[in-house]
Amino acid sequence: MRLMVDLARHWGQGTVSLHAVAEREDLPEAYLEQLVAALRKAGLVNGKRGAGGGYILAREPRAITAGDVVRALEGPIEPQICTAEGDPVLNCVREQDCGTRAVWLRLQTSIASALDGMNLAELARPTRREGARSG
Amino acid sequence: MRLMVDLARHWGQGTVSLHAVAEREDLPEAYLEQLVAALRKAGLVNGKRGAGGGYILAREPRAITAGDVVRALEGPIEPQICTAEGDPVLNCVREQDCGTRAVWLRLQTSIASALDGMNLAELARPTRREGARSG
DNA sequence: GGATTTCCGAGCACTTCACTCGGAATTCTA
DNA sequence: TAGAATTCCGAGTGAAGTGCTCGGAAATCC
Repeated sequence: MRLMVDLARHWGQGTVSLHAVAEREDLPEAYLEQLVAALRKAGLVNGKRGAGGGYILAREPRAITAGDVVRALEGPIEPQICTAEGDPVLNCVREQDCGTRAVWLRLQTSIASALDGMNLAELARPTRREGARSG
Repeated sequence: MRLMVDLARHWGQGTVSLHAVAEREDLPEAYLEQLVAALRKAGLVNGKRGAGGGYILAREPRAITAGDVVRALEGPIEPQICTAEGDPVLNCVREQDCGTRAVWLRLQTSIASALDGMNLAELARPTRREGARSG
């Protein structure tokens, strides 16, 4: 997440090397390398090799949501196996008598809409410590 | 969760043994034993020993939320360390420049209100497969 | 006294998470 | 064309969490 926000902050300035991000965000470069691979496979960033190379967001910041990032790194949002995102087929056998499932379904919706409602452009703006708006 | 909903369904019928719950919900009894210990320590259920004993909800079903259960079993709701629930002191050092924190704060609020908005009385009602209401 | 049931602590296989390491391929620059 | 910078790739590791088992002690009822 910090990586993506950092890239968003440098949107329009060409590619950014992981080395630079690692320094600014105080994160291990080798680890970022691994994370960015997943982001690249998900089509959220493009990499350019060689000296002066680096990474750049594949779309403009406001067209990438926190949900995109989370899904790229951690897979579909499903608090329980019986609520596979967008795949009602995998759903649990006990449906009929299991009030519990309603919990995970509502939770899933809630998480997804919270994450999908924040884009990188918003997050990249220099924070004036307000943090969360209610929701 | 299934355990608590099961107890809610038997509210008003005295104590319920884990053996019975395990059979109905098809869950290992020895495992439930361990979970219920945490629920008891959190004051959500009371246990009664001996033959004919069992567990009973400590409060009426509608006064126990899914959030209560989750917190009892998994601790405070905090998607990241920098957003310790109800303890702003533990918050991350980078606050000022880290747009990322807003993500976890909003997510936390969203999760908490989704879970706190469902009580056991609602969940215990026999489901007519509607599952989640939007939210 | 014996059956039932809660209570308690320890342990275990599996997975995930954050992270490291070594090295190959590509690209720019001197 | 050499060498530095950088992405790309696969494998491995330590700590923690999750779902679960096991053995046994204490309480309570008949």
